[in-house]
Amino acid sequence: MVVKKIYDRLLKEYGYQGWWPLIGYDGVNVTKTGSINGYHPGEYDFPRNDDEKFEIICGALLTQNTSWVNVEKALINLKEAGLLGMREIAGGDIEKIKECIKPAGYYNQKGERLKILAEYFWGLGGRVPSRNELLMLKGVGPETADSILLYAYGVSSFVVDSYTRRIVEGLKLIEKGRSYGEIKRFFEAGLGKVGSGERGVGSGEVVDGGGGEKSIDFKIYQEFHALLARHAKRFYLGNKNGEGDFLREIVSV
DNA sequence: AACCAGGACGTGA
DNA sequence: TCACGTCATGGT
Repeated sequence: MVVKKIYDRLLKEYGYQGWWPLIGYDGVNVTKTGSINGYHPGEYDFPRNDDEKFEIICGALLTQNTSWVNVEKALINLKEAGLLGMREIAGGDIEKIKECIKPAGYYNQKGERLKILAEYFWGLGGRVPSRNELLMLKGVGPETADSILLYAYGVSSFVVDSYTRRIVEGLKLIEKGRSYGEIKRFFEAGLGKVGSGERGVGSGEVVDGGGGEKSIDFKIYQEFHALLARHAKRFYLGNKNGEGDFLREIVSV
């Protein structure tokens, strides 16, 4: 119940966030970025092609412990070098790739891992991967796997990131130090059983949720995660540790 | 000028 | 399992 109330409150406060951010491209130049020109709020039919799908996958890897503005620079470099695609990364020069993604940091390991992803997803041929399959890839941990499932494939698998953790710990909804999976299940159970959705399916790890409740689709999951990120940037970024967070009033009932 | 950013991996208890 | 060091650039 608390979970749903938090979602409703955040949506009312911030509106649709339009994640996952995608770069705009007119065929020659990058025309827009998520951080500058906004995302695609209220639209959930993304990604619309393989290039957009792979861009999300790359972003999910590149943003590991890295701010999104730096990731955008890397993505733009790749795009303008004609390298932002499965075939291009898989067959591209590793040194050139590393040079492009330098702004996103950890460019040596991220470069190698981008190649692994490109080869893997190219070999998939459009099939939807399972969560465990993704976790076997070097460089793909729980958050990256869930981000790929949720935003690249429209699979209802809740994404937990450092923002999410800070909020639930700050609100004392979950004691500090709990595992990724526990926080993930907290939200998924709170939202109810995963069911309908035009794309993808449930993560396979979600159980019941109360029975007979209306099914939740991937759009809520996408929106919720984006809202939590937006909210955390406002109240939990840096050293400010949730001071003034209006969610406290909702929780303490 | 430290500190942090939309983590994950390898290692050693 | 779990804590800890490592990977790296850019913004505040």
